[in-house]
Amino acid sequence: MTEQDQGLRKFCGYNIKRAFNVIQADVNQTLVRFGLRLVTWSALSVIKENPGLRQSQLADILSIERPNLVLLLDELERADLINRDRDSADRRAYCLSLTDTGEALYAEALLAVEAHEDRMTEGLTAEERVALIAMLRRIEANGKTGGETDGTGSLSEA
Amino acid sequence: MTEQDQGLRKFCGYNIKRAFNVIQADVNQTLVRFGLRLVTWSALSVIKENPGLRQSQLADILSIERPNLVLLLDELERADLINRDRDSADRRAYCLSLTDTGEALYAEALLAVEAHEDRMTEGLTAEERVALIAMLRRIEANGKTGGETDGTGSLSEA
DNA sequence: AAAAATAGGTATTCAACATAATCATTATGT
DNA sequence: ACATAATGATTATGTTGAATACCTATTTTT
Repeated sequence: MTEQDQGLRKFCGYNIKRAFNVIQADVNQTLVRFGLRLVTWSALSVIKENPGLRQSQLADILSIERPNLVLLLDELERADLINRDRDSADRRAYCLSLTDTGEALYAEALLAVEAHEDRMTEGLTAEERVALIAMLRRIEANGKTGGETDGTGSLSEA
Repeated sequence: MTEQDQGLRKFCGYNIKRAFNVIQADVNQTLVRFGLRLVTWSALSVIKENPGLRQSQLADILSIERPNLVLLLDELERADLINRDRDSADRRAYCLSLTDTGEALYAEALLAVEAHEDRMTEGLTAEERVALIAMLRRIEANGKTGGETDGTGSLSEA
């Protein structure tokens, strides 16, 4: 059976899109039993690593618009996974942190996500995974800089 | 400046998502002057390579739901880029093909997309790009098979 | 104190995507 | 041949994610 999308398969973008669709479906299915989605789980991860974080900072890190983040945090707060504590120094701002429940759920979900990751990257060596991530980050950086070269050259020299 | 999403950066899924966001923004900006989007351009590519294709087949190839494809093709037909010819053997079905205008626009857009691809993969060698695509396809396949092993092992042995 | 900037939130819009039901045509079974 | 099922395309409808504009409270600047 000859491939019917040969012309598209040469492009990284097309393959990235398709791989992402598959990963997103799998990770969301993995997380549904924790009441989480990819984006809410990502938020928990960043909050865990940066206790005291503000909402606008979290939005920047995750590349989410602030208004959309509000609803997402409402959801996490309702589930008693995060605290929104007023910053005593700046009473406009909230300091985000995980509740004990949030810590516990995150730890559990992390195991499930790691299993998901192993499933998705089955057949790749550890070195290949590292190389894959490095290349993806390079692409991300290329997009953000508008494409000008930074002179660092190929990733393969690492 | 220490990274604030370290815990997520280990995961292919997170990096793929971010790389894809950047690529999609860039490719759509590339295509807007042709009146195309990533998905409409993909459709043109597949139709070009498979003249006479049916709508349901195109939907399967691109993993688009049939009803959504209808509107997409309406758009391409209105722009006089594709033909929907009734199949003489099965009068329920349409045979899709590019018009001359469609061929010409596709050829032009292809150059722009190739330039986009070069921009996004700047800093990667040709070998790295091949390896990247192979790994992405492996991930896609892992997702679709539900994760069972096929025994082909690492891609690096190629 | 007045003006500008910032943190968070509300309301609304828009587009992408999926589901269910419909119509015409073709295939199948008796 | 005729009733039934299946298929290709379509319509109508609903759900969701993400973007925009706007608002309030607080802080900063002057």
